[in-house]
Amino acid sequence: MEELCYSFEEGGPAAESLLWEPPDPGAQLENFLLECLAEPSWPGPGGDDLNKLPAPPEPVGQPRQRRAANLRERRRMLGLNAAFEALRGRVPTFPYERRLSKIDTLRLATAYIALLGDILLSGCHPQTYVEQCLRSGAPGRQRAAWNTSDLTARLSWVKWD
DNA sequence: TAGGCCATCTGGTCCT
DNA sequence: AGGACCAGATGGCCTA
Repeated sequence: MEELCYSFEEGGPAAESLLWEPPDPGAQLENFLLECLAEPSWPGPGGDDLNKLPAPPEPVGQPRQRRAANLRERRRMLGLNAAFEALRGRVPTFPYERRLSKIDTLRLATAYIALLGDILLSGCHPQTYVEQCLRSGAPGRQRAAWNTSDLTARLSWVKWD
């Protein structure tokens, strides 16, 4: 698990270096499809800057079906990444936080969904419920499924209204 | 420099 | 047959 707790005190990482600007998944997909129609240069695999992901040049002699399958696979993965971006935008994060990895996004989302379910069942105001749980634990439970340090650390930054 | 994360390629499997 | 999905392999980038 990636380091999830960041120090915002003096001496910690600069806030600008932690600030993550979410890309626009729709624009990425559109750019990708436009690039596929053009004949771009290919920087090679690796890296996570999706803006540098034009279609690769077609290797001489590579079967047409294999090229088409590669293209479909890249397009599919772009769709998958767009879904991850959307999910990242829905889970609670610190004001200045690195971009969540895919695995952290899934774990955090799982815990967050469990929390929201508990809040619905409780009928309480979300903030009241969370504060009570953080003080004395979830009512009637040993330990709520969502009560992980990853999520609870971020809950203090959630605006419930 | 090692480890984490990620994009891409590739071959296999399943479905329409 | 062709497309969607999946998992393994590979290599690049970044950070501690």
